[in-house]
Amino acid sequence: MGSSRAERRRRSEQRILAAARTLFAERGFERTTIRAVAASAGVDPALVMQYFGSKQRLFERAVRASAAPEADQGPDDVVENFLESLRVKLGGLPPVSQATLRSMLTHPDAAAAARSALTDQIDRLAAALPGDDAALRAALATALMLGVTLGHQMLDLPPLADAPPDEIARLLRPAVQALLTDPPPPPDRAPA
Amino acid sequence: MGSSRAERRRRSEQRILAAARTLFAERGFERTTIRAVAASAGVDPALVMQYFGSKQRLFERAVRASAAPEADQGPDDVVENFLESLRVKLGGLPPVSQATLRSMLTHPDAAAAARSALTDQIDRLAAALPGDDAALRAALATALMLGVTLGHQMLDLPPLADAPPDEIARLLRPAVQALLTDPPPPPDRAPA
DNA sequence: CCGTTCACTCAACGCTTGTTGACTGAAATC
DNA sequence: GATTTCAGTCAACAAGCGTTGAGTGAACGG
Repeated sequence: MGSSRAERRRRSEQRILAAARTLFAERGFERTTIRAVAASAGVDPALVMQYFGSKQRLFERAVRASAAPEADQGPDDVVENFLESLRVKLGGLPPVSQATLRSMLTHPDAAAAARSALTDQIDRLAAALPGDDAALRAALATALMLGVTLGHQMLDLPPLADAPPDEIARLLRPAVQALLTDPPPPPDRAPA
Repeated sequence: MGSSRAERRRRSEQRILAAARTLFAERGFERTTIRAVAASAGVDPALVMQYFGSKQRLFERAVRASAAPEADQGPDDVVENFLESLRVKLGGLPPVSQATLRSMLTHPDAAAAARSALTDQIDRLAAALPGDDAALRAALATALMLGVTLGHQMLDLPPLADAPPDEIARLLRPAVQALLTDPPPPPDRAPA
């Protein structure tokens, strides 16, 4: 077993990051203490500071995406890609994503991270859509995905929390289809 | 001007509650301090404690809905009611709702309050829907509403934040229609 | 084998927080 | 008008937090 100085260091750093991700995902930024992270990683709180500088920077590192921007190119059309992506998320989010979602409403950095991730998905989606309001439609679809994921994974909304991902995707398919690929709806009924 | 003891007390309590709602809505539970609430209400921190007992109970009181369960009965059908309700929310949420949403992912009580409010809406919606999976469809529509509201009001998702509520409702109509009132979609394509 | 480096710990700091008890002065009661 | 009541303040406490600097011992390089 390698116990060189460099390896020990790398392993400790990794254990701290894993512990931080788990705790940030479960409790959010504010309720997670450096002391708790250190305890969960089996090290001294001071070591966390020495490695990451501050709680802030620990969070940034813990939340930094693993740079695997989910290769979404399937042979299927946009709708099926979208539904598949949703199914995956409903199957279980990685701690990194959970941590971002958990704190996005109360911590500025998490909000920025969430905004960036969601904007990325909106842009990717919009690129595959026709029409002038492609961007807005993509944003709405992404918001739908966000709401369903939150209701299913973090809020445990009764009928949603227990529903199997496949059934959710099935019920959602016509709506997603209508939102993404159907011809633009007529303007609002509000004659001047 | 009435300055009886009872009236002064009532007014102070109300000022504290209003300040608390605003701050809870802006910063969430953890980042809001009793001291900040007191300062914003122009009173001593100790008074807040004397009136509400604890930060916890202040939050519960501040978040307690005003018991106006939004009379949703219009002459229109379910879809238009839903879209109208969404439009209203996009026009601006009351501080009480904002405070609940803001902390629902990081504070257990806020999570419970949000779950309760969302479940209420799901039930009301499901009651107006036909079919076996009415509850699940209602939950999905509510999740959609939640996601769009969050993206629009709290996360400022670029294309969504600036879009007028009417246009959002317009683009969403076909999708909502498909989700709520169209015949049930066929089972997933996954032939054994 | 000796000196340096560095992962890691220990004990403490300064600060903010929620919370409390003693106090003050004006309104209420008689 | 004396006494009680109560809205509101003041000063302080205990606890927990992020953070720091000095110290220790084993791995490293010569």
